[in-house]
Amino acid sequence: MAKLLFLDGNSLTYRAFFALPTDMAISSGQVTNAVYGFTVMLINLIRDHEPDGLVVAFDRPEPTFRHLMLPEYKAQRDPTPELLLQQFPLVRNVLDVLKIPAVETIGFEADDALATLATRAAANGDEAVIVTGDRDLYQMVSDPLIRVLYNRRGVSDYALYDEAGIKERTGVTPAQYAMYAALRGDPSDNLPGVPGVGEKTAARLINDYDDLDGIFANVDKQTPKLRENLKMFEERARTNHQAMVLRKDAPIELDIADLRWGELDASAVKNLFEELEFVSLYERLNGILLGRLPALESSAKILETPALIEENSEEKARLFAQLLKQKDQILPVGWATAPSGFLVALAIATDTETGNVLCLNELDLAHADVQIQLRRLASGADCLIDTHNAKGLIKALSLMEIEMACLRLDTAVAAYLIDPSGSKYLLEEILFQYCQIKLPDGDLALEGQLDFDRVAVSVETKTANDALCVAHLSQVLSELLEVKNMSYLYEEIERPLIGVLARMEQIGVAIDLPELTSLRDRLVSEVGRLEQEIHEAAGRSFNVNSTKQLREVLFEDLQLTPQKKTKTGFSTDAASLEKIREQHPVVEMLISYREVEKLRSTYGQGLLDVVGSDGRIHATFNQTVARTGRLSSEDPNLHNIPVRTAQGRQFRSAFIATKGFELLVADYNQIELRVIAHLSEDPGLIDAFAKGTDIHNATAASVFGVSPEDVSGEQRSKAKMISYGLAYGMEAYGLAQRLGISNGEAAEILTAYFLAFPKVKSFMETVVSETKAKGYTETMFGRRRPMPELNASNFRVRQAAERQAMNAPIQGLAADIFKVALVRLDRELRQTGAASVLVLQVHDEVILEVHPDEKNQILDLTVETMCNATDLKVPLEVHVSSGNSWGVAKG
DNA sequence: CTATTCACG
DNA sequence: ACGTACGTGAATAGT
Repeated sequence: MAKLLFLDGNSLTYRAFFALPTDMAISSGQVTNAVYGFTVMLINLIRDHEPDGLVVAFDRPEPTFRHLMLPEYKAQRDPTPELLLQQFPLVRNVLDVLKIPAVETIGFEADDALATLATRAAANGDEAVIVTGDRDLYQMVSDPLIRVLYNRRGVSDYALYDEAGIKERTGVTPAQYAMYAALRGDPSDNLPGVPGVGEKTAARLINDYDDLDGIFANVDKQTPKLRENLKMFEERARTNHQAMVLRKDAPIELDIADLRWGELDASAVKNLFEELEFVSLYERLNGILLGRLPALESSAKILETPALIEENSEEKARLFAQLLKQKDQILPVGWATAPSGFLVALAIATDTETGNVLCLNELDLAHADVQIQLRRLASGADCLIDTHNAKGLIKALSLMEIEMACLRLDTAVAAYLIDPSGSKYLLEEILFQYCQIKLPDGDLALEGQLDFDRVAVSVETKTANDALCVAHLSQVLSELLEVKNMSYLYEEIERPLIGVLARMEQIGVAIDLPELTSLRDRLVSEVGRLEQEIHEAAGRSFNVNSTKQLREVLFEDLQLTPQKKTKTGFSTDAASLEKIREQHPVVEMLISYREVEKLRSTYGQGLLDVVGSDGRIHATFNQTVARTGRLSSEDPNLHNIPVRTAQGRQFRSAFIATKGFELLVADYNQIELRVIAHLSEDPGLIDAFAKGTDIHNATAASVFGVSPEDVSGEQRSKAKMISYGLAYGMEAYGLAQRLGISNGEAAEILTAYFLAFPKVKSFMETVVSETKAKGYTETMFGRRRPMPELNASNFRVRQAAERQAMNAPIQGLAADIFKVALVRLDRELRQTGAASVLVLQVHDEVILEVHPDEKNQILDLTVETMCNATDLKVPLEVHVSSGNSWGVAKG
């Protein structure tokens, strides 16, 4: 007995086409998304089901017996897209080289071919699995040897149905399925059924009366409307039924024995996959074939091996000087630092063709002559440099008291701006992406900072390699920035920002260690106390931090009411706990425990662990992570220091100013809402901001139809939630959840909001449609975010993309404005020789260490710079406060 | 390495 | 019928 797969080639290729973006194409321009998706499915099916053989059935263009029976059959359907049609021959090519038989029969559909073949296989005692996205095949499962693997959507979402599965899914048995479809009709085949009969009614009728004769003999027992419809459409239902039943006698010559997989022509497989540029698929296929295919030669070029100029330090300094003398050159630079941040190598590619690189190692860099040239280079007076992740180099030079003013292109930042959806912008990866060049040695770690234990090559070789990579990328990336009109964004905002962030990281923020330690200690004991209480209340001891164990306690031991589900079971998150807090005293304790434990671990212990030997925290501010253009902070994340609860807010008291200084905190007031007002040009919103009134109060007045002075606290906070929710594309359901009201009430509130601010709604709609047309969102400053998933066929994916498309221009413009302010503020501070410095930024808030002597002047400068960062249709407003710590900073 | 939870704007 | 607010980073448990 063999296991055989029977694939519905048309339906699977169709699914693949709509699951994947049509911008997937090979160099000839041929779109390959459907071939690719089908091949993925094929390979995964072979891997997961290990069949002894398989066959793929296709439709023929000629009309079938069904078209003759039913004039409207498949008539009104959208025509198959040209882009999909042209891919079918390629699908056949894939099957050919894999020696997988394909069948098609004039006058019959793929379904009938599958039914015929699966029936023969079952008669032969073989196990048959029919793989399809077409439910008509459900009727084949009446044979215990035949099952259907139904493709629900995409290329990887399947459900395997046996007879019981079909019954559960549809309410009728496979043998009854044709009747069921006949009554209900099939919109995808443009086959009308009986009006008023949907899935539920069809199943009920069949279960009550067994067959069509039974149903039509008993029409009088139905409700009047249904009775009339059944009478009127009896003929249609009976014809439908005849057509829906699959034919098991299609004239197919293929014998079941022929399905066994034959020997592969390894080089034919390789050639086709190479031609289709399915490199990773080829590797996966080879994986399941246990490596029987020859290695795939990559079409990519290989980066030349760097030719290091071997000279003594003095001679290198001379060559360095010569390089600089050729004024206005762009020098591609690689660099490496020790974990301490000190520069240990600096490489300049002098000739990309030959791979010549002048590489200065640690010893060279210490030489006085080299130092002189290094300072000249950094000054930017002679030449400019391109490099990858310049922030590290800026910091390294700063440790040598050298200010770097020579940066032209940062290849990481440029790649991020061109497409911020990428993951890490590793030099190696973008070199391949933009230049189709691979590194000779695949396992070179190409980070700026070296892990000396892991790098197989010398620091010099690696650094020289980096310089060559940058040399190749420079022109491509510069041109891309240019053609995408992103030069201003790069040159005026992002590039100067690199240095600002470098300085903020290097300066760090001072921590009150005794304060933070005692805070942590208090939290540790509180957590211990709560944990014990919880164990007592629960009647047993368990790991409260384990959601798995907590689930058992809450929903099994204590039988509390589960609220929502996660992938692994019932959720125990804060919203769910909140809903069951009345049910058992332990729930309240858990809510407290969660809060305190979060503070203890992430903030108490977490922050203590990263305080440097200088008593300061030096976070890393990422400029190439957030897809919207925001910055992010890590090691530690200083963007999420608690503020919303009193207990959490205590941590802010541990962030202090250097002795003799004060902290100045300045934040934009409702910048995102102001951005919405500007972009939508909604008169109501603009007017509210222009008057300088409390915007949430004004919104509440408009939405709830009361006068501003009568707005209750509750109404104001609801208005606030609506305003922000809307910036994220929130729907009634989400609003209802957050406000604890019914869906209906939430819908009414949303309607009222959009009635009060109609242009906000039209703005959101315009953004989505324009983004769909352009393929990306764009801010005033030219920041882009590609949005390919707006055209996804998967409803959920597409909806998520629509929300992102609404949010990206808002969050993105707010980020642009904030960055402009940061850059200008830093520039002013440095140019005026102020003693005050920037130490932190949190999305719309900057924190400076100010010297008391300059406090008033810096305060004015900060407010002015932030308010004037750009000109919107509404004023920008900034709130400032100061104090000894972040916590007590007061206006 | 993934899932869950939760802190911030 | 489905799932439901965008964008981050960190701690913890468990496979």
